[in-house]
Amino acid sequence: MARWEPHASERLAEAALELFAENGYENTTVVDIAARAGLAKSTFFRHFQDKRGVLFGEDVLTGVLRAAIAGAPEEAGVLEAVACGLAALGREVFTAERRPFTVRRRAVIETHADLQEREALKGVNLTAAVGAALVERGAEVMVAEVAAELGALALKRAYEQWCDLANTEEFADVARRSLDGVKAAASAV
Amino acid sequence: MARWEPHASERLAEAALELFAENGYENTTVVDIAARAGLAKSTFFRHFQDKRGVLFGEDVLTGVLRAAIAGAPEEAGVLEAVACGLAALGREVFTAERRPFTVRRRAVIETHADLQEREALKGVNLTAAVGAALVERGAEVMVAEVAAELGALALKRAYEQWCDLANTEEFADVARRSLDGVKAAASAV
DNA sequence: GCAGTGATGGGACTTGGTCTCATCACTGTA
DNA sequence: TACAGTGATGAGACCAAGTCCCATCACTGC
Repeated sequence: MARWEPHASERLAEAALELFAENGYENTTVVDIAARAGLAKSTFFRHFQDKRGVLFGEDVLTGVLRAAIAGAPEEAGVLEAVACGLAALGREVFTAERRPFTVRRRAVIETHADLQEREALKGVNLTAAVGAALVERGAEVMVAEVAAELGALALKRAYEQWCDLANTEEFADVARRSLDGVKAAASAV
Repeated sequence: MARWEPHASERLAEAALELFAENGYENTTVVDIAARAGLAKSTFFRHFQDKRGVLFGEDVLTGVLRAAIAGAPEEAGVLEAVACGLAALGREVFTAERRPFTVRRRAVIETHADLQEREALKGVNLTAAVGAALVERGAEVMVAEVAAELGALALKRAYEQWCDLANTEEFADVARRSLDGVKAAASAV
């Protein structure tokens, strides 16, 4: 095996994504993944916490959202601050370059409950972080939590649309439209 | 071992809850749980899908919520229908009788990410079911999803308050107040 | 040329989870 | 009373996930 080739984590993630798509998540062992990446099982667990972790690398979403919300104009309301966060995600995470990877990753996650569980917890934690960031901007706790929840819904819908095969729009545009829709629905409730 | 004693599932769940509280989730093996319940490992997995499943028996929440929302008065708005659902939970699930068990269960879940993941996915699915139930009542999809999200937030907060040691109120009252608070915050967003 | 550093390989080990087969208690029937 | 059928259980083999330890390798600086 070729030791010391760089980007072990990326190779493992790519191998995992391929094998999950080819044979399914359940029928793919960690040894399989490591082998395709030219590495050993023990090395896999040095790079990722567990088998699922290979699809959930560093949590970059939270940091981007927190920073963008903290940096939103002072006069912006809570939902406007959330909109800044979503726009930042479009610039730094959900870029056209990363779209193919994101689409493949999402397709795999939809095939297995274990992966959906982790995704769900990530979503819950992300929403909590957004709420906390809004509170730090001076919003009332309850208002912040509601805004965070509405933002999470908008993000979820935007993410799904953006991953849709037919989609050609940039994430920021999809997200802006999604958030406006959620806002309108919220005032109709 | 005493075979054929009844209520195997309940005995396993009780044993698990005790052991998780005594030694922690990680330090408790399925064999330990089965042994305390006077059963074998293979029997454990006949009653529960996996180790985590012992804390997440039958999903009764979804059914109760769906039924209550479907049975809400026709003239009730979406949030009022959600309120009917929360009240039903107070009557059929979060009863005074079950409170001790629920409190202990919640305390254990908070100690381990694996359990939180499952809880998070259950929450996501529950929210989706509420949204679908509201759509079936005739609500617009977007409005239904927003109402479901707000209801989920209210439920989460009510659940936490109700589980609080100092609490003596009935769940329905806590939930009603929680939902009103969420509603007020939503109109302030 | 040599020691230090850090990533890797390899294998032993525990536990979660699946599967199969034998065993036991209870039931209905003759 | 005897006996076959049914369903839950016990026991154990087996595989994969995940942990741990130690030897090994490539690279760096001296």
